[in-house]
Amino acid sequence: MRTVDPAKHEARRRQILAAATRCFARKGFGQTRTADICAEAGMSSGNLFHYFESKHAIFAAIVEQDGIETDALFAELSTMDPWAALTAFFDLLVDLADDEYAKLALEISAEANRDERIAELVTANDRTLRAGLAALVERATAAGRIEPGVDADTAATWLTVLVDGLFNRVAVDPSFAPKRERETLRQVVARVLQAN
Amino acid sequence: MRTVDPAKHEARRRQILAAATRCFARKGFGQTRTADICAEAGMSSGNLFHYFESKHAIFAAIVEQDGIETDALFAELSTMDPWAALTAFFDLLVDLADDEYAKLALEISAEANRDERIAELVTANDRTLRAGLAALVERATAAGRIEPGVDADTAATWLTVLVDGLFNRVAVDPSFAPKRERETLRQVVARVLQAN
Amino acid sequence: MRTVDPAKHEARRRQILAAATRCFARKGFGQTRTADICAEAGMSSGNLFHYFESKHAIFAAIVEQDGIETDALFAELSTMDPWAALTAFFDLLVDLADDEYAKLALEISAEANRDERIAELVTANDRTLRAGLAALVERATAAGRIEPGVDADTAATWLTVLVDGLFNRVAVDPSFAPKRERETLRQVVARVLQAN
Amino acid sequence: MRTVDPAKHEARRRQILAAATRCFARKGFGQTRTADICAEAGMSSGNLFHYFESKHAIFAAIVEQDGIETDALFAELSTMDPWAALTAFFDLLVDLADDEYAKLALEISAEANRDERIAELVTANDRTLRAGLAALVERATAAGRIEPGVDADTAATWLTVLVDGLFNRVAVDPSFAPKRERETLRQVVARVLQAN
DNA sequence: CATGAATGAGACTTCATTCAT
DNA sequence: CATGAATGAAGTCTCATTCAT
Repeated sequence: MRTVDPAKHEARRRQILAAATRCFARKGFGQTRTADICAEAGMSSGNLFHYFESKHAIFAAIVEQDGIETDALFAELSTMDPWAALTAFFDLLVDLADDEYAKLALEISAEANRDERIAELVTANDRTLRAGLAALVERATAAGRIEPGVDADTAATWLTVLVDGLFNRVAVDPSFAPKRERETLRQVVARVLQAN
Repeated sequence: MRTVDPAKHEARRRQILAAATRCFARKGFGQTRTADICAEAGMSSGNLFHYFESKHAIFAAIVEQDGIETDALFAELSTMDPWAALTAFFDLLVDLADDEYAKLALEISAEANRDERIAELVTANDRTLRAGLAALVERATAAGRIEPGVDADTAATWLTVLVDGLFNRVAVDPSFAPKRERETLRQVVARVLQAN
Repeated sequence: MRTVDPAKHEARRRQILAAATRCFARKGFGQTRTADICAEAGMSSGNLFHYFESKHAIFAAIVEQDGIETDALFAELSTMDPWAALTAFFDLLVDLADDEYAKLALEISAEANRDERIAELVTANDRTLRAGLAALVERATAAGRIEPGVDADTAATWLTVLVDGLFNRVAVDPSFAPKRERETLRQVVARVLQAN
Repeated sequence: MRTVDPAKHEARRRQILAAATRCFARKGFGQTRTADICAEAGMSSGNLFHYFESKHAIFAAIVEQDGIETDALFAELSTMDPWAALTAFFDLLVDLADDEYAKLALEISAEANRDERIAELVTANDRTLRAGLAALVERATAAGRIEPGVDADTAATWLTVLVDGLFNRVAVDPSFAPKRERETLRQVVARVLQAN
């Protein structure tokens, strides 16, 4: 009576998404062929299109997944002390900012230029991120831990400039090792927000 | 006779480069068709390839040109008071950071992932930029205008994080108006470098 | 499940090769469009390149096939009486030397001038042919059926001059009917080898 | 009053023809670009088309020139003792049969397959050659020097098989050195014609 | 005469997607 | 579900030829 299929189906989708993520990070959206994804996922092309209706849909699903994870992250951070949460956020960033993730982030930004649907998802993700950061900034300001000197939204925006810039740097400059820069990043954030 | 006229030849190349820059900024490298560039430059495809041997070569020439302009900029800035130069640099950035330039910058970073030759040019440009900023930071520190608290190279690297992040923001977030943020950026830079 | 069917794959390749052979014989390598081959094979261009990676590869496969057939032929001839085998060889040549085959042979020789890979295959085929003929000449000499007066390799080489020349004649001179010349060819061969 | 132009014009044409001959021999008709011929002739493309109306016309002129030289050769040979003339003819062949000439001959034959105008010229040249050889064979037979055993036209045809085959061999087999084979060729001819 | 910029048709090949098995 | 053969539109680039200077 119970069909096991839905679970298997979902597993297959995740498998494809994981494979595609690696491919897109390595070669970008345009340069990745569906055949590459098939090979990476160990699957025929006919089967791939059984699970996703197009290459764009795969990319969109990855961006969507990214948004879901951002949501989850801020749900968690919102329960913490605001300054500790901000520190934890940038710490996590350093941990995430390996070559693959950074290059993928770059690809996502670039692809948003060309594909309206991707642009919408990216904008939504971006709003989530800024809203989450703004909330933390507001609470930290109220708690007297920081004195950004500008409204919370503006401060959050400038924090995202650091986020974007960090990923860009990792993607572009192979000599830049984010983990070695962890302390400096903390200091930069502290200075920008005038933390006490 | 001797009707070669290298000036005309150079003018044509610049015309193509300008047209291609617009196209690449609008649609990215991969989505830009050589036919698009031809149309934008008002030129047949055969003639386009008379001046550049491939689409990649056109893109590479644009990146190269960008490096040349960066060189020229820092040559000029190096004659100025270091703090004034830093302020002028970020001011110029704000002026440059329109949609087209920002999107092109994104495309260049993304393309560097896929094309070794582009990656080399981008790395070279990046080195120029960081070296230029490091020199300014060093002189400003010596003059007592700033107290970065880290060595000049590290400080310069974090300034490039701001640069990259700024362009990314412009490209990704249509509600972000760099000219309105000019003052905030000055403040962020001042804080990061602990300017007096 | 396991629906791969290598036999069908091989059949398709042969179908393409047969179609391409007709095209190349008719118009030469350079003048044959891949679209011509597709049309002749009743197949889309996309599918054609599913079986061969380039037009050159198709041509190379034809030349390779020719070598395999030469091998098989001499494997058979080597079991026969040497003089009977030589006679049979030139008889077979006359049967093969129709317009299509002769023109294809010409195209293959010409293409070997331009494509290193083709040149290697042609050289290999040529060596097979000369070695096969030399073996027959040697055995026929030992059996006292012929007195070439030169060593077997030289004699074999001059027999290939006749082979090449015959094909060339068919290709170039529409009034030359090889089947009508069968007897003369036998006589020429007999005289060149001084058959008893 | 006297215009020097016609001579100069003719010299230019010869210069182009010589350059084109080298190019066609090296790369074949299809693979030779007009730009190659221009470079080899030290001339702009505009100028090239001032002297020949098309690439085909250049090739045709080369083939035509070949025919003129064949005519001249047989005009000379016809004044000699017929057997001496036949010997001289094949001797000359050996001298001519270097790589360039042989490959060009191959290209001419191949191109005749595709271009009706070339085919006509080749056929005409071929007729000249066979007629010239047939006349020599006839005279040599009448003089009792040879006993071909077939009519003069047939004998001439088989001599052209040797001619074509020889060129083919030179073009295809780099180890075949025609000058080393001079004596063997004489013997082959003598045997085919049953010379006394 | 000479130059080389300009044209544009068309070639080969790629690749996302569909479909028969 | 799974396979991989099949499709065909579209892209980059080539090259013989023309033309303005």
